[in-house]
Amino acid sequence: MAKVELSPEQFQRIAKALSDPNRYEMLRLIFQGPEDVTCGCVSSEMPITAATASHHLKELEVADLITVTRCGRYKKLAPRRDIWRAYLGQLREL
Amino acid sequence: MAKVELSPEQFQRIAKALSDPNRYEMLRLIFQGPEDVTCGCVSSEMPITAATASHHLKELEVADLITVTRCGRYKKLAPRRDIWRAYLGQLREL
DNA sequence: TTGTCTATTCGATAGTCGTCGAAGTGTTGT
DNA sequence: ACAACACTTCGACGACTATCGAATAGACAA
Repeated sequence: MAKVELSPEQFQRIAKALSDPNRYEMLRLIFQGPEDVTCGCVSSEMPITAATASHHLKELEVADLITVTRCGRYKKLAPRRDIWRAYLGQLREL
Repeated sequence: MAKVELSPEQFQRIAKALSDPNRYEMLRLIFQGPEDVTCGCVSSEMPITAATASHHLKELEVADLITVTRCGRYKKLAPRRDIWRAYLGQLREL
């Protein structure tokens, strides 16, 4: 596993992504849930519409905190644990 | 050293406080700088006015990330390392 | 008291963000 | 082809936020 270095921009995007409670909860579901979590699966656990959920998942994706892969009509969401580790590592330095 | 437990509200406030680049940089200065950092000392290192700096320092204070104590006409800023550790610990669980 | 210095508060403004309903895209099954 | 399903995009709206200049508050020194 190669070591991941976060650019200042990416670090900033991650911090921003975590600043919304709904987004953080979604991330938690993806990190702690089973392997094949889908958009609808996450969205159904939250008090928001599918449109809003889609918007938040996009933010998590551009922050590189999750990966999204098509799978038939579903989309599977997977955590990027390497990025998460890198983020924690950088936070620990302050 | 007693273990610190963060309420969901406080956890959320911290995440929000970290989501602004200027605020994060200020926090870095306070955590890494010398003992007796003042408001003006922090503010002078940033491309913002004193009014804006004051606003951000307030946010860091209500998030419990720093403590502010009067000291003559200055105010001294000190890092809350216990809170910071608790925040990191909570993040590590996801 | 009168300045001077540090920091905060006020009022305003421009920009960002979370949220939704409705319409659109892409996929699967009939 | 058609309908059902999963998800995204669009346009809009209200709320929040970062920022500033100006005015204020508080402490010290002369």
